[in-house]
Amino acid sequence: MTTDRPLRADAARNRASLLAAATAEFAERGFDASVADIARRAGIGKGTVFRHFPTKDDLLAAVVLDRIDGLAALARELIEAPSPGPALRQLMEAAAGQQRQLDLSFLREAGGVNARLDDARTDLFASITALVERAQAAGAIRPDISGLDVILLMCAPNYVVSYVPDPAPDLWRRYLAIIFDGLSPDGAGPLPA
Amino acid sequence: MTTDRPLRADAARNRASLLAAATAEFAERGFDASVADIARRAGIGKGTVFRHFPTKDDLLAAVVLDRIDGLAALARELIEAPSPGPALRQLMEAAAGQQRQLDLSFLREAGGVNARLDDARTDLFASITALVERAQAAGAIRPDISGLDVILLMCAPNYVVSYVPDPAPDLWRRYLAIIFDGLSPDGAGPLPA
DNA sequence: AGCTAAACGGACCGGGCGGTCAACTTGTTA
DNA sequence: TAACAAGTTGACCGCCCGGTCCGTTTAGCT
Repeated sequence: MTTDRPLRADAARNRASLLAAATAEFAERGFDASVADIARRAGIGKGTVFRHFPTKDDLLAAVVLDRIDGLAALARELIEAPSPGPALRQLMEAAAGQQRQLDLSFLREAGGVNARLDDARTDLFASITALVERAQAAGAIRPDISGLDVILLMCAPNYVVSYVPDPAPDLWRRYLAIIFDGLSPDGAGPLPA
Repeated sequence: MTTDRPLRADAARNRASLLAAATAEFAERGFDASVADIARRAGIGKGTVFRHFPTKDDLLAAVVLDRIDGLAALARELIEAPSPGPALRQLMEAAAGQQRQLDLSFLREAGGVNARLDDARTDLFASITALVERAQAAGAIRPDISGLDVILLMCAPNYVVSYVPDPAPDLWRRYLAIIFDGLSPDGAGPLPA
């Protein structure tokens, strides 16, 4: 299908700065950031953006993709960690700390726009599930928690913080700490649903 | 300023169905729901919408207002409740259960668009703070929690659930339970920030 | 019933968006 | 260095949105 001819030098450069600009802009303004603004920030023309990514959605997918890849890589490492409880927490901190506003959007079905994205998500999901199971075996977290629970909850601090007027840059740690405590095995009663 | 002449009968009817339609539409599609769609759903013309609310923001404010008023009323009641811990939880459940997607947006400065909204928010905040303090005095939740923490966290379940493909209608209870457990006094170590 | 002002509604406007295109520039290769 | 393909660009298109306006309808009063 795609003949993988190597990218021309300037094209590669533009692609990189485009990705950086998109990451920043999406982080600051959310998905509503306009393509024109992103292009301006990257110092390239709007047309060039669409040459690299046929659609704004594809651009977002690319941005989100390497976040997920990074997280998945970390998760894979952490599976081997000696103490699974702290390892799980470390992963959640990495997730909450690095992303800002991108949030949970990557959970949406990519609709085949980007098959790589679907793979990465599946991969991340598998690693997190393994991590969770190890943490449960070690008695670090309650047994009725799933990998999905963790994925969902690790994004909550960012969401919550995004609504406080002048958030301290690491305020998210506060809410992550509370949520992580909620995962501990001495909680009251079984979880609904 | 505003001479409070009583509303004409049809105008009152329209205003009511407009509010209902706006509530539903905002809940389903978020703030991006178009005014035209809301008008159509209410069975009125678009111009009529702007007659009742000069701006889309004002319409949202009105919708949000009675959510907050309702919550504030409940909070005020619950302050007198015999067991403050469950009372606080009940409030958080009411907040998480009734709203869908409106989320935390009401925390944004209304910018004077609607002074009533600011008042209601302040009122809710005060009642929740009182509730929290009583719960702390009873040893039901950890002492380093603020009213703001509770407001933020009680909206998280809804956010989180909105990203799962086919959520059970009360899946939010699951995440609220986890979060509420995180508020309990036997958490590990002091909270950051 | 008849009158008036309140209320209605939809064509219309300006602006911003995602996406396209054809003329132009530039890296690459022989 | 010549020539071509790959890459760039910004003007442009169509669409949709929030908001306006004015001709029309209608509730309420006498």
